Amino acid sequence: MKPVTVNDADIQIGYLIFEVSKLIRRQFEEEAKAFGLTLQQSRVIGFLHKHPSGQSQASIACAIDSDPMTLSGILDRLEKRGVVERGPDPSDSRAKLAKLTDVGEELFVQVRAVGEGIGRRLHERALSHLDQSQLDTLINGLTVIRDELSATSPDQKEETK
Amino acid sequence: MKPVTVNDADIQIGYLIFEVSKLIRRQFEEEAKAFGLTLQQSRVIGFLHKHPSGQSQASIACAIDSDPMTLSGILDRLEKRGVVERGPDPSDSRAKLAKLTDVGEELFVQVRAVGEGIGRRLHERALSHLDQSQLDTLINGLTVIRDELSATSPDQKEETK
DNA sequence: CGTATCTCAGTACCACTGACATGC
DNA sequence: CGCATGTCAGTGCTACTGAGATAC
Repeated sequence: MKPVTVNDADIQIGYLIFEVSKLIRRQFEEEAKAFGLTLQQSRVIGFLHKHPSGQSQASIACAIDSDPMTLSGILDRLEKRGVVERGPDPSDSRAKLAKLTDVGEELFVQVRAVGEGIGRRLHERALSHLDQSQLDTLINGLTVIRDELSATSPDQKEETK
Repeated sequence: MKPVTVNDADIQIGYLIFEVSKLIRRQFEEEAKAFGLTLQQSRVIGFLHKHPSGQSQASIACAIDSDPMTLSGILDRLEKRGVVERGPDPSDSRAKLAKLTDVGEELFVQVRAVGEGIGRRLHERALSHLDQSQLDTLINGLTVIRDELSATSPDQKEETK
């Protein structure tokens, strides 16, 4: 037995996270099927709700860890449904400011309920077996991994919270 | 401060896992770009390596948490590259047994190295700050979530736990 | 000048659905 | 018979790339 070698757990944790992520996405979109929203679209809606004055597409892409072209497609679909609208940025004529319409704000309320429902179920049926310090460890571990992997990618810094 | 209700952490943990998953996949495919393998393809290769006698597509799909049609496409690409080959199942003439070719076994060794490299970096630069019990908590928490979400396949609506 | 923002066009991968022929 | 296996055909979303127009 070596002291601090890489073991199976270190490798498998990647697959584990990948799997859980798929399950979460599937669960969310299953429950949000009535609205026809994907998880990424919902994240955009949630982000725009927190910024009613509008946000540039570049900053949205950064917020949901996407790229400008992918986000443009996401906004196309949301705009076609009347959920968001794109307007000019008065302070930068290259950029466009996207923001939620009234329909979008309504949709946000429903989508948030879906997210809360999953969060509640996760809490009651999976996370309730952990005490607070363990839950902190779980979240902290994931956060450390995220920050570590984010630092190696050609992305920007984050501004969570 | 409410007693034990759902807090932000319960909801945010889903997004957090989703984000970390994307980073892991991106990191992996970035490093595996020389082989042109996606993470899902690599998982198939890894699974087939552990079962040299061959596996039916249904069981592979189950192992990587995919569906038969998606997996068929993945195998198509791998077979076209000569990484896997599909043969008849002697015990079930409906099924096909997929297994790695010699080329596939060679590729597996290289792919495993990539996975180990990421695992090692994750360990050294992110997980080394956790002690063994904290690491166990992290993996255990994710496993519980996975098992809980996996169990909700047949029916989607259930109130009582 | 170099850089940033957004879009067009194209490619690839994966997910999901319904239907189907075949075999258990 | 009901059920499982794999595939065809089709749709949709995300990701990534390269190129380009415009503005900072």
